[in-house]
Amino acid sequence: MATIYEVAALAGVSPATVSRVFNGNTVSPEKQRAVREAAAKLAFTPNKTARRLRKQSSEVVALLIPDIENPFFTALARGVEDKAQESGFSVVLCNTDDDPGKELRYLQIAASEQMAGVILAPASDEADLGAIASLGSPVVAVDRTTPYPVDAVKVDNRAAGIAATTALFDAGHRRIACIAGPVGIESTEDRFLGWRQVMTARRAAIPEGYLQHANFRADGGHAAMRHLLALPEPPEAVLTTNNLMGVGALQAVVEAGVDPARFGLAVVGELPFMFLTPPAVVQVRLPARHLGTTAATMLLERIGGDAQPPRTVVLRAELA
Amino acid sequence: MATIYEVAALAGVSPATVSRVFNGNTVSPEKQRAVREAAAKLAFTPNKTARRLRKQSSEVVALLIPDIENPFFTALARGVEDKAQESGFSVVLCNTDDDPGKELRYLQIAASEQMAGVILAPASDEADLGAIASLGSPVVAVDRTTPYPVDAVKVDNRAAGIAATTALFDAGHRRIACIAGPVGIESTEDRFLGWRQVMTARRAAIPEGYLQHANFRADGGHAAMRHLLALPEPPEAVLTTNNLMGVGALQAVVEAGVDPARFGLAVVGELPFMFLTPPAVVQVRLPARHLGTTAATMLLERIGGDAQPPRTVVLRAELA
DNA sequence: GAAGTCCAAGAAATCGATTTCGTCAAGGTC
DNA sequence: GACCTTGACGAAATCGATTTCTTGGACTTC
Repeated sequence: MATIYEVAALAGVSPATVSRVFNGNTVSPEKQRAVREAAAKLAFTPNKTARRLRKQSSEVVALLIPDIENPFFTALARGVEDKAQESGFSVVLCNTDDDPGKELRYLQIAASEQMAGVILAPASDEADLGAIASLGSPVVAVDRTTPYPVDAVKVDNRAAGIAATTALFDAGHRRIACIAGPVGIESTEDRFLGWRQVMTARRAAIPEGYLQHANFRADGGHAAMRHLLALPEPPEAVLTTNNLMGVGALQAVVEAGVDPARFGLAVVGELPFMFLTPPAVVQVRLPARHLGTTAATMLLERIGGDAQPPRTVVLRAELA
Repeated sequence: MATIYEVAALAGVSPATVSRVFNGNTVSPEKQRAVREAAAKLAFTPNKTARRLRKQSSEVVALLIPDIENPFFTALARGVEDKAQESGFSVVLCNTDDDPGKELRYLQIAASEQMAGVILAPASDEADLGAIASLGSPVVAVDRTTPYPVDAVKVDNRAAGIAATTALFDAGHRRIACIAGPVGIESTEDRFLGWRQVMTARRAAIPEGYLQHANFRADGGHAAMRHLLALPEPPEAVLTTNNLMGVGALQAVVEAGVDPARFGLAVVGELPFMFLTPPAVVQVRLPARHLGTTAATMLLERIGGDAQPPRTVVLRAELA
């Protein structure tokens, strides 16, 4: 790979002039032409590492998501990527496995790699943004917020929980349980608070054990559903606060010999490939890509110098 | 963020000594202790960009995949990531959208960012590895091969196509069509060659139009299936050469009012969430994660100095 | 003619970590 | 005692691109 010194020698100018041709304007047309020709002949590509070190910045942003195999997050990543690319930025996708230790490591890497900013679906309320914040790099929290004063984009999760639970009520169900994600995750809590709000408003009983916490994955939803079905007074319907747990719950229902068409299931998020889903399943569609593009837009504004106070944008989910 | 100069000043040594403490061995125990204490007090993290520029290498590898929303590739990515992390490497995941232009751009970025190597699911036979090859950085092709002399890991795709088609035959189907991916993709071609091989060996007719090419996605499979169903002599079964096209094909079958339980479908790859799948669907399970871990292992060996001639490892798919 | 201003462009410094080179001291061998 | 080897460690160079500083020439104004 050719260096700027080789281009300069071939063009008969100094390296500073080569740099000026590509980054600034005070070069005569004659020397500009010589430089561009030399660069083309040598297929010159600036060494991005050297640029990054000198400029203390780069055209790379990090996206930290908790589970690369969850279609919600891959759709969100697509949204981020599409928007970032429009502005000449690359996205480094980091999979935290919902593990705060992994998350911290990626945040440190983002800082020591001079990344232009970070979009973060936090693994917990304890995301440590110290390293990245001390550099003044912008951060946007997506889907879940963080105590740090940073921009955020999220879904109105309580409204999603309300809409899903209301739909189960409207379908005639009264004994409605809830399978939520791990304790301490904001989007989880808001969704089951929506469930509880509807149950309370409708004066429906919430028997002991009707709120189960699981691990966000199909196997967690499966285990929780089995637990619910083993209760003295099993539910006739269930809300799961994410899509993969909904799959696991439905699986447990089928395995227990319960007719899926008569069991009520509401899922926050989309079950993949809807036509294969029993007709009675309520799905609350999350705007995953829109979350991604919105987060990227906000981050790009910060990178571009936007200095207004941190804000939170709330997007609506909708019944599918 | 503290620099090595600040650590050196606090420890009362030169920056070269600080570097030696963390990278070499010729430092007295007394000075080692002073350096480590100073580094801890200042929360020193080496500036990775500076390291990378000086060393002309990094602990980052790139993984280029053609579709981040295809579960096959996200599982492959998980395999790569798990293996790379074991050895202290980070993975940069790049989504090429099966677009050779995007692929080329990412390859150039990998070169100008001094990445340690690239694992590449090529977007076409024309992947241009010139930039990365001129740096001597190792490349491993995964799932599909490339004309460049590099290591490769793939599935025995012809055997997968043979197994899938044979299973349809054994289920009693004789009019078996094939929906393949875009022309020119090696894995696609091997799979439909497997289909054709079985059809020929079993002396089954292949009417005009029984081989459809589609775009790898559910919508492509959907359109191709509709085309097949509109033939004068529609097939009673179909092989799709990837999972998403299988979903689209099944959707078209349902929409056409054909009973999915009586229509034969074989899919190379796993349909998501099997229990929702009509029981007659044949699935040939691809070892996606194993592809990933194998590719990463080979790349790490190359990074570590392995200089033997390029090799290709072929993994087997299996009937689910 | 002298002084001031502006522009183009080369030389040198900068970014932060690593490596190379040179020096000194200690120990061993002849 | 002289010479050689080894280890520790500081000073300087290196990586490649960008930015800052300085200089010279051209032009304008007084």
